[in-house]
Amino acid sequence: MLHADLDAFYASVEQLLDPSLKGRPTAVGTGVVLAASYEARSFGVSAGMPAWRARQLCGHLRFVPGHFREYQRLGDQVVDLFSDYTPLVERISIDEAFLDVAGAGRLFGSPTEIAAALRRRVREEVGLPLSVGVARTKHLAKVASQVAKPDGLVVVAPESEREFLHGLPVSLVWGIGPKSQANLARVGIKTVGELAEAPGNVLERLFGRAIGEKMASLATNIDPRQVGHQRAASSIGAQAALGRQRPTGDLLRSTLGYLADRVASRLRAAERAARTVTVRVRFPGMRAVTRSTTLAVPVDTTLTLTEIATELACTALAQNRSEKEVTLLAVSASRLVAPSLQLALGLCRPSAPAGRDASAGTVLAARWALDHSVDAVRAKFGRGAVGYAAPTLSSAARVPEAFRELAEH
DNA sequence: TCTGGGGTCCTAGGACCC
DNA sequence: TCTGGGGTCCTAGGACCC
Repeated sequence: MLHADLDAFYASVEQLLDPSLKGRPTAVGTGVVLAASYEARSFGVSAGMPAWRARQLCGHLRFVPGHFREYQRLGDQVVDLFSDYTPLVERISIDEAFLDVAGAGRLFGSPTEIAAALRRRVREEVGLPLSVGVARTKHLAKVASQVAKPDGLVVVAPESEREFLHGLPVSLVWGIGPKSQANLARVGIKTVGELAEAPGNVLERLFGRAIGEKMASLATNIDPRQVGHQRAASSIGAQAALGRQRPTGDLLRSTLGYLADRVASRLRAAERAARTVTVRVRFPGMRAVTRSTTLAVPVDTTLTLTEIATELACTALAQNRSEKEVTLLAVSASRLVAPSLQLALGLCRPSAPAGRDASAGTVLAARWALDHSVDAVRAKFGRGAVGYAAPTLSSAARVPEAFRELAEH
């Protein structure tokens, strides 16, 4: 099993596109660091950091806004190259993938030889540094590639798995983030070896049953996962950071309209409709609340989704009146099912011949027709041709569309 | 002067049903 | 009148990943 991971991907691409950045501390992003080159990391700059903080740490940091379409193109090019060696490629994100090369030995050599070939070809043909981990299982291969970074190759032989894992920090285990790391440190567990020796009931008490069991199995290296293919998404969402703003009617209308439009058009493109709609509102200080509702009639219509999202947001705000400003709004659609206009119309008019329900059905049919016209125009002339044009939204559109599209898996 | 955008999975508690 | 156990669905929150 191989895990291949492009190093500091966005930043490496920028250094490739603009050679004057090569060897220099480089960060991609505008208000926040989306990716930092290894030169920048040596100053303590890391992804997720506010830009002002990054500049504080590294005065001569070069900040670039990002070439998001190039990331997609080059990421695809690299993954295409992987499939020269095996059809069993599981892409996890734009810049990393698992490769099952168990059956490729006859043609291309041992896993270690294939890993070396991948690194050489990605460097020569694409121009990017690639780290690769080689091991018996997915989890171990992933840990190995993290250890290999930057621009390295780490092979874990089956007989030295325990030894390899033993001294590593628990944060390298997949699923152990900052909070879990802190919780484990509190009971004296810092390394994977210590985690493996911890009694099951301790982990269960700290993290609950499922996660406790998973941690134990990863630490003791029982990892049955195979390389699979992509599953269909189980939710579709969109969010917009707003800085600090008072939640006026105008702000809610424009932002939720824009977000609902993004979500609903993606639902329609995927031929899905959502039974559950969730809205998230974040306040200064990062505290966030969510409100959700599950519908009898699945929704994929922009205006209907906008109305539902607005109601949910108003509920959340009404229940948090002490908060005077919001910093983020998000709309998410889940419990996805096949869309059915017939079902929707049928449920809208059970028996009433001329009452409210019948007119609700008419409204729905009109909205359905409107959405499909909008989708058709956009398919022909592009997203900005009609509808909620991002540029008219001062706050929601601070992020380029291309970045949003890149983040959609 | 408190950090982007897009996701997954887990847990707890309540409602409801048998 | 109060009691038991189990299952499903839903809401809200949180941790984590790229």
